Amino acid sequence: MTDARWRLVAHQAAGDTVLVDLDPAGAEQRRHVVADAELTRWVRESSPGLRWVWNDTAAWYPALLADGVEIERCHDLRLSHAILQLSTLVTDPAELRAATAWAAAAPAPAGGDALFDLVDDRERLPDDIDEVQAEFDRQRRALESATQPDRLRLLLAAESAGALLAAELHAAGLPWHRPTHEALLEDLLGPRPAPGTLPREAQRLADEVRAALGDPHASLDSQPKLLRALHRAGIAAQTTNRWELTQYDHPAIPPLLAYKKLTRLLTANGWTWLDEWAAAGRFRPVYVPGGVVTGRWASSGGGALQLPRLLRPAVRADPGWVFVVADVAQLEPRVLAAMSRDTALANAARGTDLYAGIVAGGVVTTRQEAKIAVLGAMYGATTGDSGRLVPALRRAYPRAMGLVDDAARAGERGEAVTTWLGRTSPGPSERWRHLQANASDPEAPANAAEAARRSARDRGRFTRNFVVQGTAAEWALCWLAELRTRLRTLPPTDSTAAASGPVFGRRAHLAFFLHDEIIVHCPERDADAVTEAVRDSAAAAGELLFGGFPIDFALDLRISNDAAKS
DNA sequence: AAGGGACGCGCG
DNA sequence: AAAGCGCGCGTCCCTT
Repeated sequence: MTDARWRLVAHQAAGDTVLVDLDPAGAEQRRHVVADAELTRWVRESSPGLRWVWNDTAAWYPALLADGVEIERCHDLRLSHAILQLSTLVTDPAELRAATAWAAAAPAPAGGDALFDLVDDRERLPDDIDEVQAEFDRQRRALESATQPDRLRLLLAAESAGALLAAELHAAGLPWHRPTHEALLEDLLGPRPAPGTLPREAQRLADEVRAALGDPHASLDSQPKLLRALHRAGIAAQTTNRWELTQYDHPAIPPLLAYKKLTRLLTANGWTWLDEWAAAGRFRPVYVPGGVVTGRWASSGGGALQLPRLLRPAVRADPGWVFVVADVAQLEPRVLAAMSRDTALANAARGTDLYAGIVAGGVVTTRQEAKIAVLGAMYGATTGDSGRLVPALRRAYPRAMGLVDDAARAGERGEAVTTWLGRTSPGPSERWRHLQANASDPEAPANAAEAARRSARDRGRFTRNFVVQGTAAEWALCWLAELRTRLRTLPPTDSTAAASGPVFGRRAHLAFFLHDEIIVHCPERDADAVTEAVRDSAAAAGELLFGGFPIDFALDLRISNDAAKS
């Protein structure tokens, strides 16, 4: 064993892996060259607290999980590079920005069996020990000179923990009850149709629409053709979106809306999806940590971020296991209250319903108004009900509103904005700068000034939302990282969830994450301990980010055999 | 034939 | 029941 703080790991030619141990001061202690196949044993035998440093978690970790070992902590150089080279908290980012090999776009995440097919296709990050060590040194120097090093260190640790968790979520999967999903499809659509044909109920509705339009050949699936068919029937719609169609009183409209709903279910989450994504009793979406500019996770394949509420009943715990399902009520306005130190908004957020708190403060009269106003404030609404209500919020919560208004103005000027922990927005595009420059050019066309103003306002709404959405994502990452650590302390059980694999089949594990919601799959006997861990982790995340500032992060928590929403 | 853009709709 | 952020995906349609 060793007292190393960090262990850098990289590939070397001829099937060997190089490990370099660094002491807490960053000095090299020792170096090992081991066969690739031996890495699992080195992971298993490493001391607690060691932080593994590698180029890309998505490239290393799935194979280790498949081998039955977990990593406790890591430092993901790719994700950290992306944060540091943009962050306004880094005083001198020049050498990081010059290391362009580390600026590779997010690789296609490798999931289990697809790992080896994908590796060849990906843009390869440096994976040579000297390059890995050089980049780690650059990142350490950037942190040491940063204006808020503690915040950035927390962000990088949370981002890296998220990268571990993303691989673990894929490996564990979300328990999926195929019979429930199939029964739901058959209820709504009829029996699974032969390939190339519509399910019974979709066909019935299509016939009904065509009869009502008096147009036996009307196309319902092509937007331009459908629009023309509607016009021929005297329906003067400009688009075919759901909201606009409901405005028209015509017998073709109700069956058309029902048809659209059913074909959506069929194409997005029908039998084909079930075969492809939830075949073996688990839904295994591919999570992409840091995939959204704000720091939210993205997903690739399976539509992880779009799991329709309708299908929630198919999320079913294994026998002897249950779910602990938790989501944060109004995460973004709570985060805004804390980062702006707005005690009035924090008071409204005390307890479980921030919107009720705003009503109780006499700012608006109904909960619905409060919700519309808050969303409008964070998204930059200027018209409609939402736009009308925002000024009341501006009077009641000047600090919170001042923060988002400042962010919007900075964005309109083309400046960058930064989240609480130091993630900075990307700069404006070349096209955007060109539009702004054009506006003051006397030779420019007459509409140039208007185009420039519009794009400036568009960017202002982006930066306004960036600081809030991005800081909320940071809170969520800290919540996840804290919870992941706590769950690891629960002892294994005899009750197995075999489809969750060698690592997670015998222990409580995270099974799903979506921005502000988590699902933990755990043995029944652990449900109370997990619930407590979820609560404690949320409190810890609030403390980590906002110290002593009095802000509640209210959780909606339930223990259930399925994940249906109330 | 492949690929990009627009649209619509699911999620937060 | 809306117009305002961030996504992914399936379909259609047009370009290369």
